[in-house]
Amino acid sequence: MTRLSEYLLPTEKEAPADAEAISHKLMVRAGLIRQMGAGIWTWLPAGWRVHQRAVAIIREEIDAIGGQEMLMPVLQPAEPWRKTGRYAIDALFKLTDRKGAELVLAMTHEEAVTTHVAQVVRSYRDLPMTLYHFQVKERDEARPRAGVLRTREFIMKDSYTFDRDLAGLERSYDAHAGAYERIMQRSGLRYYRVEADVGMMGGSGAHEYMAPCPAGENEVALAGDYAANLEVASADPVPVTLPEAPDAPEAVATPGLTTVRDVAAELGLPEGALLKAYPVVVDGDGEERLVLVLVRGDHQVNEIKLALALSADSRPAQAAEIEAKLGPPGFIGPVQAPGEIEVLLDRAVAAAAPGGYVTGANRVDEHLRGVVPGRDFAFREVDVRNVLAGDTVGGVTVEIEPAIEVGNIFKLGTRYSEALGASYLDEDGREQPIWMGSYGIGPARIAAAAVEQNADEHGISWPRSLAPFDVHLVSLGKAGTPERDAADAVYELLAGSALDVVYDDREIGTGEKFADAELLGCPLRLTVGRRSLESGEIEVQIRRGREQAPPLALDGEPDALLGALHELWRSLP
RNA sequence: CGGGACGUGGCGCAGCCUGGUAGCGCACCUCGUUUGGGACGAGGGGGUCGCCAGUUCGAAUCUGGCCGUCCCGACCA
Repeated sequence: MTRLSEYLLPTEKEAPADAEAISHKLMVRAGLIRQMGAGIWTWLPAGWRVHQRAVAIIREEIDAIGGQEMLMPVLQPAEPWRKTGRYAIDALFKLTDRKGAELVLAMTHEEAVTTHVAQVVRSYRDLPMTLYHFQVKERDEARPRAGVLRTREFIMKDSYTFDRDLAGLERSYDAHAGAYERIMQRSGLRYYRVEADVGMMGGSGAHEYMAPCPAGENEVALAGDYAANLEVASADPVPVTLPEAPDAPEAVATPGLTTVRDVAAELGLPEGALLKAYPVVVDGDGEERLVLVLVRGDHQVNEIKLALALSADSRPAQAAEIEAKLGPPGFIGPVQAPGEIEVLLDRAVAAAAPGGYVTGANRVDEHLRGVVPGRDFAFREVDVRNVLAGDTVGGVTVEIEPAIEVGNIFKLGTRYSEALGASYLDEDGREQPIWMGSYGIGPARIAAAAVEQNADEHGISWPRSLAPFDVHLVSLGKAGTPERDAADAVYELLAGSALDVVYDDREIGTGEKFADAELLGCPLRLTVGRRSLESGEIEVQIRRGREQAPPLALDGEPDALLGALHELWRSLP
């Protein structure tokens, strides 16, 4: 029973002044969410209905693959977080109780679930197992943003699988991948499943479910069937034509020219015919060493791919370090005394057609031309560059699109089980670590992504699976008029049906009612007013596209009306 | 954490430069008229101007400190 005259739906004509993202503006304007602090949000009744619809879809699909729903606490002792090494994470909220005991607010639940499994699982006969819950996550984000898109507190469905070996993990992972495909489809989102960074902590594979939209914080590289987070994407570069290489590198004077652009312009070459030298300092087992990373002049180093290639974190070298080990900044290059500094050469260069590149000469105001990798310097081939729009994968041109990460699936391996002692005895009585996977998805991000992808100048246009209500019934008559009585009757009929209906019975102007209905964005709007009595029809608007649907008979058989309405509803996206 | 901006009724803003006891639009309350796309008239209620200190006879306004919020970037296990 939902009458707007009695329902908390505080709509606003104007968006918050500081809102940028579409979903931020519209979800506040439509009365779905309200802010309490930076990255801290309340879900108002209609917004919570959307959230709960997303939750219901997720629950059904995780149950369908054998997930067992439970609930683990947000407030947790610090010890297991110390054991897994995650106590050091900056984004982890830490606190002490009155006795001085150290506690944390969980940002995810690997520690909790693994602790329990370690206590409870003894035998290979107890595996495999899938546990999950919907629970609040707390993260001290450096920068919350865009309404409900990136918050410090949010509800996540996180599930965890426990298997006896890698093969079992692969099966559990694939089962989740299937469930996630169905969740995304049922949510009515446009999405990509992309290859993702597994991070420095290992793990043998990860995918993210990305909903493309302008407010997205991630970038996705797309080419036919290929889809990857830009953090890990690989592609074939647009080729460059190189000048023929002389027998040995030749020095060219380049006074004051320290950028790729300047040197390329001076020499009349494309930027891709130069090699960009990016010196970094790697901390290898406490000892720092300088490494020279080379990418094509028109390419950029990707920090995450570089970290993977180095198996270590690195930082850009400072000018003094460059000067001491290599040469004057702005003129550095790979041609040097052999073995001095390790050179990493990006695959886009290593795989290119023959020819000579231009590089810094390690001398002030000088470059070398005709430099041939392999002949003139030794290198290790790596893939560290950012993919660019226009690159190709399997001959298909790459496009890059911003997207919201709404879910991820991750092969954890044995990192947590080993840290927390989650093991089992196999048939031979040998103790084995449990192989784990973890799988997260955010109902709030599903909701926000749906708004981002389905909005127009009038407001939200929900996919029917997520809409706060299926039908928005507008009464245009004042209390006591025959048209109001007719609207009341339609409401009573719908309220007893399988469709969720919200009834605008407020004593306000027509325009305001229509505007609110289109702002809130339920898939179908029914209007009952004086015209309805004259024509015997209920006006029907489909929110998506704001099209008029064939009207429904006002005085027909109730079952026929409900049937027709339900059929129309089911035909919607 | 670096850069930038902002903080004045529920929302959006003006006032601040040049100090004198707070204003506009929307929203809200009452009455009346309206009623198929954000109506009209009349009357009315609501703000210690983010907080603390300082300067001054007097501070929304000037000074200092703090807090909060947003945007860009860094970060995001």
